[in-house]
Amino acid sequence: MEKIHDILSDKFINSEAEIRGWVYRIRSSGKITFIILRDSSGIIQCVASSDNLNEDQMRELSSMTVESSMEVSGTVRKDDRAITGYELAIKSYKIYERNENFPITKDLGEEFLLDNRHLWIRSREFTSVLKIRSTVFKAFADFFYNNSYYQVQAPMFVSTATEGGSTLFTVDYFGEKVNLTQSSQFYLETLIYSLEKVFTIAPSFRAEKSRTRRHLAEYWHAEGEAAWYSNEDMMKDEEKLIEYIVNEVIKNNSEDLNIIGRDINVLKKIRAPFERIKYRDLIEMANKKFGMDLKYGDDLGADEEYNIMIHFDRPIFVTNYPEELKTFYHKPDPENPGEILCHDMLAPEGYGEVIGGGERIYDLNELLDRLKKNNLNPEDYYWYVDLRKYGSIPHSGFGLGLDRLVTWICGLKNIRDSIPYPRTVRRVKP
RNA sequence: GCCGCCAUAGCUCAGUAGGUAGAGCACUCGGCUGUUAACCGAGCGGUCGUCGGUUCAAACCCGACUGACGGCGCCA
Repeated sequence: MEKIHDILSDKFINSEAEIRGWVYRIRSSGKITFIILRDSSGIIQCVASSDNLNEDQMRELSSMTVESSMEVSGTVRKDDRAITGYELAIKSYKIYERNENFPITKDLGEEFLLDNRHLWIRSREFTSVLKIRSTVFKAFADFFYNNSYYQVQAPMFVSTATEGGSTLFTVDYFGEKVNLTQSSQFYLETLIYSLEKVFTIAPSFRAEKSRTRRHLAEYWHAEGEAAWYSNEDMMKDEEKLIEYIVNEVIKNNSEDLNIIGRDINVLKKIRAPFERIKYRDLIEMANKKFGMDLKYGDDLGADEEYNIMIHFDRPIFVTNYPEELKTFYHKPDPENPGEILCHDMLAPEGYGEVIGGGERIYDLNELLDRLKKNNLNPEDYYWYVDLRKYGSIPHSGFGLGLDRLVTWICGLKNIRDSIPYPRTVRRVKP
């Protein structure tokens, strides 16, 4: 049994091959039938003609339907008329299941495709996105393993918020109300005291009723935390990480990039280091060079990020946000009062934020002070506060939206198309 | 939560100044030995999202609701 991709080669010409998969396209003109068969590796045209097959077999093959499953064996030959350059002359075959009719045809509506997601993921384009996604997840983990980080796992049921606000899903936990995690950061911070450098890949849940092309209610959150790291140290790892992931995709998925129409040359420009721009300098740049109208203290919304990042062809780091724009645990910058040691990584081509990170406060009183200012009860965060009492050290971390990263790398219009089963405000099926 | 847009055949969409609905694809049958989302002929296929209102008459006008998509805010 061969994989289709393997027999698309001059080495296989005139040799016998046996493949199995699903009918991708079928065309018949009576005495000759073309069945394009697909498996996970690719597609190939299979030809049924009366040279090799009897009348009954010809009739049976000509009435096959899209997505029916079958096994085919025959001789491989080169033919420019075949969609992938080679074809297989069918000598024998076995049908596993002949479909009545496959619901998805050439006309594709958004709602219909979302309702039939379980079938749509078979499409050639989606298959390629899923392969790229697989590379991204593997490359993320590999990069950190190669850089002395340990992989850890944090709980999904939690009792404290990380960010504050009403963005948490509440679930019944043996009669007690608890939340689904929106970030594993605090747990990662506890783990650096034994492992020093840790990372995790886990879902995060946000109950925000966001209706945009870059939000999911359940998304894959890749987070890292490193002892003794400054904000700058963290950015250095992150830019190398992104460069590594993009390189792995270029190396392993060039055919997939081609199938989804993503220009590989755009990705080849993604080389570390990435430019670091202080928030206040970015505001000035946006106003002077890009004709925008921003004030110091404005948060960068989706429009702003788009209008800025459309001018860049590689990611940038935005650092030194004003204190009031970010959450309580960020460490203030001693050299720039009112600003914090943090960074957002914005992806180019208008994609915007994919990473948020920075240095954490490690002084006990400073943390208690910031909790108070944000109207948070230190008792709820007792275990997080404890870290500042027992061998506290400088450290930094980050959170990366893997689905956003895949969306950008694949050049997709909507984050929904980066994940097999997107969970959004209005959709939990299929 | 706010704003916008949409809902007609299994799918994608037309549709008339308000007068009882149409195409392409899919499917079924027939034709064709090199097709490329094949082509040609025929057939099958609809309480025009739901409820209510205006009218002699509503898919079309009005209202509410439901569902879907997009944008903002929030964030990754």
